[in-house]
Amino acid sequence: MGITIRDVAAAAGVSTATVSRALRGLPNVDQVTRERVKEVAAGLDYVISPSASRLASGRTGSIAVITPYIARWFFSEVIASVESVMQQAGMDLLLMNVGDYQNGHARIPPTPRLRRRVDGILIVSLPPQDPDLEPILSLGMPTAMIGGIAPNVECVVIDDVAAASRATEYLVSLGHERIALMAGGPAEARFTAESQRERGFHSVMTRNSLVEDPMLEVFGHFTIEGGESAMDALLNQSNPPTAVFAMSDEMAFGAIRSLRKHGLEPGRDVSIVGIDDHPMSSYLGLTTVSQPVSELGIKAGERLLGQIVGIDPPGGNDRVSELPTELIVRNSTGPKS
Amino acid sequence: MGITIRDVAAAAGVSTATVSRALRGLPNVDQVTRERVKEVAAGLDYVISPSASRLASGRTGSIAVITPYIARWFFSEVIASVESVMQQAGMDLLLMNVGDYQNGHARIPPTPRLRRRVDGILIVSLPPQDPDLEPILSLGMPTAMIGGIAPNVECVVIDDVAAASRATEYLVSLGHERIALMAGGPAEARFTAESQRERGFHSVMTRNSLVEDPMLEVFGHFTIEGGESAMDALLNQSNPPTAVFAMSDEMAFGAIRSLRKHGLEPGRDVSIVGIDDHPMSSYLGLTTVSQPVSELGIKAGERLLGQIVGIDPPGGNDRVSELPTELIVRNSTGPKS
DNA sequence: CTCCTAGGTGTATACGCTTACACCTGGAGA
DNA sequence: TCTCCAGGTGTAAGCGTATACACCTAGGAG
Repeated sequence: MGITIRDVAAAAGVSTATVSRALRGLPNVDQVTRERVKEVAAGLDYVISPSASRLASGRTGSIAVITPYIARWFFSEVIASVESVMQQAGMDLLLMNVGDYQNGHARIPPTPRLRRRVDGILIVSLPPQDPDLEPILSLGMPTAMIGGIAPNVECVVIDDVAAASRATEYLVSLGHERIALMAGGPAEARFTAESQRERGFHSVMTRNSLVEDPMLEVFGHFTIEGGESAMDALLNQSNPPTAVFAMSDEMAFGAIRSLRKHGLEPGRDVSIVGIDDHPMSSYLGLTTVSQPVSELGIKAGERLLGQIVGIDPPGGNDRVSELPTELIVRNSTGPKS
Repeated sequence: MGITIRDVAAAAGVSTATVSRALRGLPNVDQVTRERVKEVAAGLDYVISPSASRLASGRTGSIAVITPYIARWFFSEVIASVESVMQQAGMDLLLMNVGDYQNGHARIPPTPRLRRRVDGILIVSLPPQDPDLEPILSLGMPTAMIGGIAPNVECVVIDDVAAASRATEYLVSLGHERIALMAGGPAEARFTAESQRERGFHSVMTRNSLVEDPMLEVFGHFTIEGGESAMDALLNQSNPPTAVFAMSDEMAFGAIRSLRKHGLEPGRDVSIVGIDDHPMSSYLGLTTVSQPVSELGIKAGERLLGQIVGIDPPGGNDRVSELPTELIVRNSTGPKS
């Protein structure tokens, strides 16, 4: 069952080679021939066998997207934008989730799952220094990375240091001095973005001669609940902060909830700023630093395609492209009371 | 480049057939031989060529997931759970987004993109009666569906009628009589879930002899913004509703925002109930009917695998399995004032 | 002692396409 | 007129695996 290129060739009265060329739009095919082949193929309801094509050509026509999460906002948004790029390019998109990276065991897909299976790899937000990642990077196949920087890899990032600096600066400009830092987790096993954001925060605090009370560094695990209990902990301290820089909006949401629970008003009693510009942020009036999530995915996807096709991506030979972020002031922040 | 099964065979001193059998765990291979082959293969860093394997065997080892959205909560959650099932089964997951289904043109992947490319298809939330879907369904390959019911297809759904009924009944039990229905869009081009939810709403209203004022049916397009302006419209009417049943939580979020904007308090001045139990719902105190999203994905994935492997899925020969929903009362609802 | 069986293995072809290479044609240039 | 070239086309050799089939061996049944 299944009609093959030979059937089409026979029906069109040409050789299989011509059918192959005609159908794939290669040059050196007479226009008339090409049309006829296409018609015959359509009439026969012929569809090419990807496996055979891949085997013969060595190209798989698909890429893998490796992520630590699928359903979380940032990741699903990135995946969606990459998918749209790949769909336009006629590439298949294989989803590979490494599992919960932070808590417990991540399962970086072993290289066997990648080799010979995809033409390119897009890595989203995994720590470049992860030892399990090394074999993948040294696979020598087209690779792109979002939210991390590794040598010899096309990287698309935001300036996390700048984003965090901007957020922190804004709090400082409002007169805050006791500023808490809400990170995801402890310094070990942090994603690149996390460390960078900490650096940004740190540099601004230092520059303004503000003390970073170790008591004011808490972990919210990038979730709402985590942010809430982290804020609870801050508020229960004898000398709570007047402002909080949260490394993500979702943690900031939790912080806001905690504030309300304690009868405090964000922006008046305690200022909160996040990073992301999550769809719910405008809803909740959260001041935040927006990042262009879709653009990250699109750009990385295009860069990856460029490598696969063999065209060095336009726009210079810089291996890392930085996309702009923007401070969005809403009402979760206000002058120190 | 690339070492093949022949190299392994030579190195292990056996035939390629034995290598193939040994590596895939087929029976009729001596345990000793098998071990040796495995060792040699590992030593040679051999990895099987999926294309060749697929071409020879006719199995692709991958499935397609067809969705109207990727980044929206429900869909990303479903995709994540399906992915976990497929990863465990060693199947590849191809993402196929049909594009924005509601506004403008959807691009149901043409069957050529599916035929010969995947072993199974998982359709999420597309209207089964869509004409573009028919060719896919009649492809005769293993197919499963989430949130829709089509003949001869493994369907995993929630009882949308019951969910909507439950929500509406609750509002009625609180004494509400002027209850608005916030749907996604007009009756044509509705997803299955939408129509079913409308039916549930309708039946309860009728059963309780309540009038359905056509003015009280609004469209929120399943987004926050849509829900907000729909609620705005309701509040601007001369005789606004005292309660709203929104077909999704996100629209309910928008409705809540609209209420607050108008100085009204959800649950006191106007009651709102949604469907989903979105992560933000508990945050916002939204009364809602929860649906087991991950379970939908897992079950559908397993059913699909069952078909592919050729085992009729356990649990009876019923083609549609219904997963339970549950009313979760929070404080966006209250007695009619 | 023979026959049969079943487990274990090898041989060789099919899977459906891509592509290097050979070939053919007609027209331009010499 | 002959040569040369380039656009078209066909031939056939892979691509790397799975698997039907043949084959062999040893052990149990008869």
